[in-house]
Amino acid sequence: MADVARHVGVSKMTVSRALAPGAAARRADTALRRQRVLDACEELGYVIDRTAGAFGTGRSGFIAVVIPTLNNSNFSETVQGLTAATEASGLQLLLGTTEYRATREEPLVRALLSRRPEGIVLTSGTHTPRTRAMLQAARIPVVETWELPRAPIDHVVGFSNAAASAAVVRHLHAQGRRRIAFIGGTSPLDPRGMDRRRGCERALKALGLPAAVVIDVGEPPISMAQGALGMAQLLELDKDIDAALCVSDPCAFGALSECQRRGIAVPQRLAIAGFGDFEVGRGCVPRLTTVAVDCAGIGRAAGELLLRAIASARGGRPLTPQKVVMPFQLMARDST
Amino acid sequence: MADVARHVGVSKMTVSRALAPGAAARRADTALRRQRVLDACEELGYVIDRTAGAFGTGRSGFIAVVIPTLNNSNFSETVQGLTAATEASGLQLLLGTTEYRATREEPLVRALLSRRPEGIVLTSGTHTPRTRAMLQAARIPVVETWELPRAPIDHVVGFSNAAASAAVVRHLHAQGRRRIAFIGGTSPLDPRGMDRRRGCERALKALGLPAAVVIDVGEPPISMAQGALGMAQLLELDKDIDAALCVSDPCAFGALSECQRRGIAVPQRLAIAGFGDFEVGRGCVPRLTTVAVDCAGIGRAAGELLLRAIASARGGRPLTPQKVVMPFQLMARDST
DNA sequence: CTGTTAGCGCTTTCAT
DNA sequence: ATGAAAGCGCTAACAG
Repeated sequence: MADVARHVGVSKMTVSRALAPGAAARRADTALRRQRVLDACEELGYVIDRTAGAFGTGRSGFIAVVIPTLNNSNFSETVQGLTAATEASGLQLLLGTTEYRATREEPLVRALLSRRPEGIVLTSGTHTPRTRAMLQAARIPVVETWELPRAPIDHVVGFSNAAASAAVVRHLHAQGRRRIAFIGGTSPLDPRGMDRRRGCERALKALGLPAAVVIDVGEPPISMAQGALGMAQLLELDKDIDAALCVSDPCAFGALSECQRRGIAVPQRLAIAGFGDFEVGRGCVPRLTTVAVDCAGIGRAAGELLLRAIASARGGRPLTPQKVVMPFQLMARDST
Repeated sequence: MADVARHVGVSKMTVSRALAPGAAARRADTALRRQRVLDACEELGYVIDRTAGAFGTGRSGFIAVVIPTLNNSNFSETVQGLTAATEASGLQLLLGTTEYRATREEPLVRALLSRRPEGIVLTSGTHTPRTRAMLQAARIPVVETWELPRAPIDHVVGFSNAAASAAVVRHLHAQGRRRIAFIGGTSPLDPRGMDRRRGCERALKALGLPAAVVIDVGEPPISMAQGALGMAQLLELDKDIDAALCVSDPCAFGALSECQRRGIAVPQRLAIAGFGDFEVGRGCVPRLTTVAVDCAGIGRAAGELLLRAIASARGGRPLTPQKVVMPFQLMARDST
């Protein structure tokens, strides 16, 4: 920066100000000088060092984000929504994935916090006590998403996975289905999947239907192949099953494909429903009944909330914990 | 850190050393003291501030990564491979997406470089002159991936998209197909897609087949819906078409589904091939012929190469530019 | 509007 | 093995 300043014939501070966000729209001569500074930066190949700026001001300009995996369009869309909501603010996302392993969250959160993010977004409402303690000690706004935790750490932007899958069960019931199975994981590593299963079981009970056959296809992430295997198991186990609710659309698509390979008519003989409104479920034949979650909307809402919370925190008084309940929508389509 | 030091009764330096990576395996009394430091950190809720450490040492501990979009499992797997290769080193990924917009690359690279990453991975070999200049001025190792650029900036880990799609065309020819179409984007925003189309066209010419009907379905990212539309257009345009090569598996899956909706038998009447070996192509019925790219392997190779290059750069003499050509594999399956 | 000064919290270096 | 001191490059605060 000193080099650039010398090159233009001004002080470092003038360069710093010219490069600061919102440095446009000044008096004409100042604007001209600013352009000279920018030109000099380009000529000298100088890019401002935010590493130093962040350290000096105590404001890192980072928002930390924890998601289970990148390889799931529900979560990547949430990240896209977060990016969209925050990019104008100059804050950058610092992304980390747990790959659905509970033991990874704590070191990941520690690694993220070591970069002194100004806020953090979690895709979960389930954490170890140490993780909670770390997050609380960090004294930054926290947003938990994709669930509605009973005891939120701070803010929440989520929905009830159980209520959503219950809605699917009621839809299946309304379509005349009576023997309804659940295919998915039953692992605490995926609390959202667990919630969906519980919602299914409760709804069946409430409707006076027999308890679901639950097919546990293993650990998350649940693949299409696991969905196919799950369907194969289900057909062994119960010949009279007439509907299967799957933990996610990829799982449901795998199950559907297995039916196609076996010549089982969907939805005539067997109805299949998924969860999450993934692209594959909109494109396949028959199209999958599912629950549409506004993934990008969760990201945007979390981002906007976090920006407000960060601004409040900078102003000295933290934003009182907010709880944003996002809508979900049953998408009744051809597979049921 | 001073608080922790006081709490344990040692100096800041002792705390710093206890918290440094590779601080394990010391003499017993030291190890004990180290444990006391760690306990104090937990008790006080202290997490080390890498913001200051990075600034002080001039080593940010970041690797910057630029990908077109998160919402594509090919790229997210590459990121997973990168993570796997680099996580033991203590370097963290700083991820940015261009969303396939050429104008976004330059500000994104600038934003990433402002965090002083120690290396950068790009998912592209096509850049504006200013972007190239910035990258060169940053004097850090650069790895371009997913292509084989003619004039690499530094290192390359990629493969020939054209050669890969040519292999698919030869496969279709060997299966007796003669009128072969290409469905995909023809936008410079997706140089890999363009390369695939060119490879297809050249292979047809080399085989003495008629030029491909090229269906341009618009800007990337190419969705399943666009693939379906593309197939609809293709069937309007040329009733005698007997094969369609799609720019990616999602596009091919959309095309396949459109055929299913129209009662067009795949592969009997029309063969369909995709690209990228996405999960959907392995799971659908019929399974899609495609080109398997080792996405995670590209990420791992890029990560390992970058670690070597960073180590060399720290040692003072940069690693001479490497070019790693990754294999691809034709996966002949049911759709052809 | 521009310039000067001080200081952010670590780690490197050097001394003990 | 531990401690003391210096310094990384920027920006907040204040002065001109």
